[in-house]
Amino acid sequence: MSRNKYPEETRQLIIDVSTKLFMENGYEKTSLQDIINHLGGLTKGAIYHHFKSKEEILYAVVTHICNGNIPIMVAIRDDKSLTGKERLEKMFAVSLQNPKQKDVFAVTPNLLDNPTFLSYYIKMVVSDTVPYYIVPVIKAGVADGSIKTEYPEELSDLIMFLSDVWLNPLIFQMSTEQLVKKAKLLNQLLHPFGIQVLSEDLIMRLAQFQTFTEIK
Amino acid sequence: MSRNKYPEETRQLIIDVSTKLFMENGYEKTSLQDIINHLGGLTKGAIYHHFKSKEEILYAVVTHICNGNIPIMVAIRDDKSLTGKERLEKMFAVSLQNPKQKDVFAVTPNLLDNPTFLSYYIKMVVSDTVPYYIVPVIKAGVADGSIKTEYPEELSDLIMFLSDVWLNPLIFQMSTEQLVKKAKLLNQLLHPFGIQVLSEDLIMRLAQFQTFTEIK
DNA sequence: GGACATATACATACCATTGGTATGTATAAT
DNA sequence: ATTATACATACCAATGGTATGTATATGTCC
Repeated sequence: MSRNKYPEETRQLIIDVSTKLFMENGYEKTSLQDIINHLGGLTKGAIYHHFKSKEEILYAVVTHICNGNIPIMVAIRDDKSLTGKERLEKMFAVSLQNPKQKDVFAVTPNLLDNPTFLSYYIKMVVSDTVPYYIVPVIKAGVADGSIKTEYPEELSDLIMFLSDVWLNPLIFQMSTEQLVKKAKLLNQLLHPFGIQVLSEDLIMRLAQFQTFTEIK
Repeated sequence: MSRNKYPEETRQLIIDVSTKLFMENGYEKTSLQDIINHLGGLTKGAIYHHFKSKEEILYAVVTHICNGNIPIMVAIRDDKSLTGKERLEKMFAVSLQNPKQKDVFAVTPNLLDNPTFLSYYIKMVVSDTVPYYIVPVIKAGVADGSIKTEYPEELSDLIMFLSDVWLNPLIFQMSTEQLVKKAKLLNQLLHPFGIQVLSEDLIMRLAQFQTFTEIK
């Protein structure tokens, strides 16, 4: 293959192929050769032209995944017509409505068996999602009285961590009933702060996704 | 080196050396050669006689770490003179009093940069610590009325996860004040269930450990 | 707009290191 | 004396990474 007029396409191809392989087979168990084999003629030279290491590919992959929802999240975050509490709840509703989620759930094995990927994901959530999307909304909620806490930053951290990690069937496999129990417990926990991130409806939706991952 | 009369010593040496290297430099960044170099004359043959893979060494390492507290934990778990709530709180107190902790804190960098190690650790906590130590105590607490919840298993999971992962300065670096805030928030969260795993005293102690890890 | 120079987008060839294995050997146990 | 164990030694393919080569796109000057 000779050089591409639009190198961004090549870069994106590498990211897409790597995303699939990293998610399905794990980061460690995916070799550069595996990636090359799915690149349709491109070679290692192409990869190392666009990325300086295998880890940098992973960084790009996780970034790409997390950036998918950004425009919507920004819109919700800055929607002054809603209270902080309402914005937070809408964020959770939207991220669970994302139709792509379904495919992801179907092919991804336990992320605890994909530790490097999981670590990068958690780092991204902690350093990006929490400060840029959750904290502002929680603080808005505190200001408008819809959320009650003395520790808005820490509460943001906690909510994101519980919902995105602890309650994540991709990380901890569990039966549907266990997932529902966890979700209800989470609701109980957050009730004193005025927050209910997971409505009955959302719990049902989550349970549906989860069915793909369930161990029978 | 010729064969050892007490092969268990050799096995333990490999575990000890690997523990140090895995914790200080990370699992991925520690090569078998690194381990061999610290074995004082033993070679790869010794390693592969006692362990069938590098990952099995990690498994042994994490198991060894987690098994350190077992006798005490069993004693607390089965101490009928205490309520469930009291037993749970004592477990946390004891595990934070463990003097070894201090050394660990001093040399271990962020565990999120040691993802395979962290994953094994979390798996061990979820599959061992929670069902064998936390769940029985929480259930005892529900039975004796000292703890109130409809979801004892899920609450056990949650408590262990929050205190051992979310609040762990080895996993998430944070300032001392942030750690204190997180701990107080955790107390607020668990208050409706009748639980206070971290007393003011314990928070102070935790903060002390944390000083070693703190980013200045 | 055509010619030339440069920068870019790859391909190719090569490398040390890695985790792992097959086999050999000396010593402890029986 | 025989066997089983606890190692040592020698070897392997595959891995992530690099150095270098080459063709094409792009910018520039006239």
